[in-house]
Amino acid sequence: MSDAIRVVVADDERMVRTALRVILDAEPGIEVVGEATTGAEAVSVVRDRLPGVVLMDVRMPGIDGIRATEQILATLAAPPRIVVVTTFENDSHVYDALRAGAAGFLLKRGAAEELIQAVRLVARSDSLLFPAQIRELAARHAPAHATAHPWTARLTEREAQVLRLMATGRTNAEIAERLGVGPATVKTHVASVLAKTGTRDRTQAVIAAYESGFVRPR
Amino acid sequence: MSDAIRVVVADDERMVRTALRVILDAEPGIEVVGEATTGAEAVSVVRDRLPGVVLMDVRMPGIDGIRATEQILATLAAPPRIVVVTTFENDSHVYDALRAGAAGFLLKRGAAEELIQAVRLVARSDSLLFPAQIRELAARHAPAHATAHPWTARLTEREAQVLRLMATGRTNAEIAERLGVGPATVKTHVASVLAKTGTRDRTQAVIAAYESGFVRPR
DNA sequence: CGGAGCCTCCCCCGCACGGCGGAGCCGGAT
DNA sequence: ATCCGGCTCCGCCGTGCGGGGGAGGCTCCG
Repeated sequence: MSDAIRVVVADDERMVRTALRVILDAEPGIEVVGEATTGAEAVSVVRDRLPGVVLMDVRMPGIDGIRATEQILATLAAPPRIVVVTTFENDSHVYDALRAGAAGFLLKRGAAEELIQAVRLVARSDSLLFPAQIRELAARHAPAHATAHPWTARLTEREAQVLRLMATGRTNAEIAERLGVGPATVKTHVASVLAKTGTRDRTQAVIAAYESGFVRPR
Repeated sequence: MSDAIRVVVADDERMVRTALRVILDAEPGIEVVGEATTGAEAVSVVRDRLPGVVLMDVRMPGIDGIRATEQILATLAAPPRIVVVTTFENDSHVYDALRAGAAGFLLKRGAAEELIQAVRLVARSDSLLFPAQIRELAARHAPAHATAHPWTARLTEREAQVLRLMATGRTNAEIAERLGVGPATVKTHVASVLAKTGTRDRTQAVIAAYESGFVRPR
């Protein structure tokens, strides 16, 4: 497959880099095309390989991940989506990175599955990345305007309705009937939901809905 | 649709009968073909209408649900599946009914969705009915040999494996690869899972897995 | 006024999925 | 010795689904 998602991994720790590479390379449709160990190296590698996604450690010697993010976004015509990777739950640097234009962030201890979903998500859509991990972080860090759920900010109201109905096991036709619209419309919304959640079919979308807390078992 | 599931409702309370009828009649593929208000009437109505499923109240004037169940199962060549309906959580009569050959039981306060699933389940397979409600009951009534999950007793080991993999969003082909068997085999197992869980597609099966606690959000 | 975002709906296409029926193999129970 | 349940596969077939486009109408906002 030539249209695989091209990923560059930037982290000063070798173990982390290889871990990320192994996980992502094992995944069809994702290809790690470069590694970097410093912020400066990250910038040049990205310029060189022109990836779709960059996994960027916040803490690196020399130029750190935040400044590297800034430079990449500022100097490339079609910049990749940058996902910040961090070890700590509430690393204030993460917010700096997000402010600098990062598409989202991940905890290093997160499940491989989430990493993959995250990469797929940022690669496909231009919505912010909000994997399940963000909840624990958001809960203790920004209890102020904590919105209901990770995606709801990015899923439109209609899309959220559709996802909720998908999570009750309904077919597109049934959802259409329920919402009083045509089946084609539902298909469109479903496609948007899949893109924004980084999933490939309705089953995965429903799983993501459960895993993220968007819907809960009764 | 001529092959709808034919249901007979037996309960002495009119409200209950109509509630069940309304819920079930609204559901495509399910048809309420008779009602009874006593155990004796239940037996004759069932003999007359030959339903696939009987919803039987345990407490009815005259012959109660348990004896009606016994008689139906004893005297019909191809007896319907009998689901006992009760108001109380730990009604010891329920166990009598199960011993008499009932296919499962439901709490009257249960969700409409569960009723429907229950009817579909018993109609399609010959496995015992174990909707989500049973857990609360099983928990406090028979803490002894309380098995892990409602269905696991009825799903074979292989089927449970397949369901777990379905709940990770995998396709049949991926499950096959993972298990080291052919795709056709996985299809067979999936079909069994759908039948036993009373679901019509993999998405619904995964939802049921979450709702029953068979799998849990992390 | 003119975009941008959202909702609505259309086409075509390929495929995974699920229903149906059949089959062989094996081990344990009767 | 027979039967049954579980696991393994095979076809065929219809269709729901998802990907790829495009298109018109709406509101909101600069």
